[in-house]
Amino acid sequence: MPRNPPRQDPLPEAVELADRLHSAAIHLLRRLRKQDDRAGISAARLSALSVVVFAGPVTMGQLAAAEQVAPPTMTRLVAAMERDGLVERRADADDGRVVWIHARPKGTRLLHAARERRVATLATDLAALAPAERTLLAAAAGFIERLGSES
Amino acid sequence: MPRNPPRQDPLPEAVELADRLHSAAIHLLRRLRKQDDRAGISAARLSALSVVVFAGPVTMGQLAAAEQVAPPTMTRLVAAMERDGLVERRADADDGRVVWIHARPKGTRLLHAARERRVATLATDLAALAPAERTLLAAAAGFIERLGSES
DNA sequence: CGAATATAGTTAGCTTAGCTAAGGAAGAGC
DNA sequence: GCTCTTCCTTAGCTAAGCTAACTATATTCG
Repeated sequence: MPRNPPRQDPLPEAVELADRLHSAAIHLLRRLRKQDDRAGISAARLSALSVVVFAGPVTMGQLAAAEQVAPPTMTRLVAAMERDGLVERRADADDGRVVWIHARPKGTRLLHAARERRVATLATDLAALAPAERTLLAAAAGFIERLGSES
Repeated sequence: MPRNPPRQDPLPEAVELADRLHSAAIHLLRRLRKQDDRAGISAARLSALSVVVFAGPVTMGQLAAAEQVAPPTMTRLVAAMERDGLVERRADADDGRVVWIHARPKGTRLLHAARERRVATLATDLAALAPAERTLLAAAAGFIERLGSES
């Protein structure tokens, strides 16, 4: 069995933490997906849509980078959202290669509706936690996001 | 920030927290998936495998429930793991309908190897955090898991 | 006992998300 | 102008998730 990894021997505590975060993320997402499905949009699309809505018009490349996804994946996500009337594609005036993605009113509306719906279930659970625990979770989310953006 | 949570009218703060957890979970998983792919196993399989390894032999139904997944999904995950020699299916002696899933040595080995690999990347990032912050993340993982198991 | 029902898993068929490889089309450099 | 790069799309694959429908075994009950 693996005893001492030659490297800097990553704290056993970090191994367990990685496992728990992994498991927690999987289970949280499976749970949220069910709610988002009922809202009529998938988790991946909702995540991309929120970037479009909140970060204003963005190019396909920026959006793929923001979502840490390969370009073809974003092409498909945007195609689906466009078909559903949630976003709009516009050509760039100067550079014929780039495509700008704008949120349409329906997309903005749906994003907010989905937020409401997610919170309807999550908030009940979150309300069971002490305020300090919610604060803790918010901080944790921040750390996790920062981890993801490092690499 | 948090005043008195009156149940109804879900605190705007809870809405934002739900969003951030959602986004953080998506991005963390996308990140971890890449590492797990290199280890030769997907996130979903790894999660199921860890149940089999740590919670001893389990039936298909127990496994699907533990992973909060529909039975056919687990059938497919187990089929893949069996094909890869990670787990073994055994008939129940008394009840001809149930199937027990046992971990095979290769599966146990692979699980631990994947843990090592995940931590190799995550631990570097986690090491950049203060010990208190790691403690915070561990607590957060606990809360998130508890949320997931409530419904 | 035997028929009806309930339970455990599987098969079939669909949607979605992710990837790589390859290509088109527009810009940039020499 | 020709090459090279950049931005995005198309094509084609794997995998995870679902529901509906099926098989096979247990169980219940008339």
